[in-house]
Amino acid sequence: MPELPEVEVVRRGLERWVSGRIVKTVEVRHPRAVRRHLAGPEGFAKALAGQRVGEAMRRGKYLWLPLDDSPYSVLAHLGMSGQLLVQPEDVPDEKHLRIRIRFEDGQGTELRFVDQRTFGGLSLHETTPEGLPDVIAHIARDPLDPLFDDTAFHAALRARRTTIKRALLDQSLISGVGNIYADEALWRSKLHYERPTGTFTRPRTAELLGHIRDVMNDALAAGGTSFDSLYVNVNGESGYFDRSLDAYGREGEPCRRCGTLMRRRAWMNRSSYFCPKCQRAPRVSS
DNA sequence: AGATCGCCCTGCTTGC
DNA sequence: TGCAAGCAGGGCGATC
Repeated sequence: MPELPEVEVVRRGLERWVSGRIVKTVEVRHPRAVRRHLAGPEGFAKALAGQRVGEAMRRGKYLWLPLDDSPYSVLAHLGMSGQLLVQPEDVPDEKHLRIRIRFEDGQGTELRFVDQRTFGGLSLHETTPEGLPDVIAHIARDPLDPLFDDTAFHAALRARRTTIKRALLDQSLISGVGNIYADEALWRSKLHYERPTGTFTRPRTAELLGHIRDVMNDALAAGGTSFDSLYVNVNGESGYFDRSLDAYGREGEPCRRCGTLMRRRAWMNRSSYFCPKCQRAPRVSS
């Protein structure tokens, strides 16, 4: 599934290959792919036709394209399996092609939204004065955003009565951290996923944020640089899926730090992977 | 209002 | 061999 670094690569691809172009026609092949667009598939297609695409933006795992001379933006979320592809028009349709956007210029390429599991989608929303689609106004800045406020995050963490992994996945506190990178950052920080947020000191929060940024920047460095091809491809050539993980998916394998066998626990309809020695469970149960 | 949890979806893997 | 259950999980909305 695309994590924040992959989404950032997609943003760069959209910026390079889609921004500035004028939409000719939109073909919605699966209504669920535009389910967040209240006016429906036909309304989506009609509203987008003729519009010029502006600068590609991202917050967390959300992408959006403001439309020039329009109060609206195209919002995109890749969900679990979504891809945005810039394809030559004569390339055969992908099996899970959900939306096709053609352009008026003679570049010979079109934008395709392909999504096997249809957790993702596109939609049109009003752009707020802050410059983001209104429906994601509640999404916090992500840790790679220069305006992310570390001090405010620490204060918010302390104020919550919850545990750290829940907080990391709470998009109103910090965005763009998914299940995989949460486990990776917690492993690097030697923190158990159920540690209460109220126990976090300023240095501990700072160290955790540093590890989150390291995990993301490592992935960006591994896959973000090679991307300068025609294709805006989440699952393709970027090499992200070769990323080396220290915690996620490593149940029964030795901890890369101490050799203790890694464990997996069912957690919130998901899994948490951790080293039982490096990441001690909190002593006090609330 | 903060916290929790069920649900959406499909393809691959596992188990009987 | 075949079918069913399990699993993956971001984000939203209902509920307390």
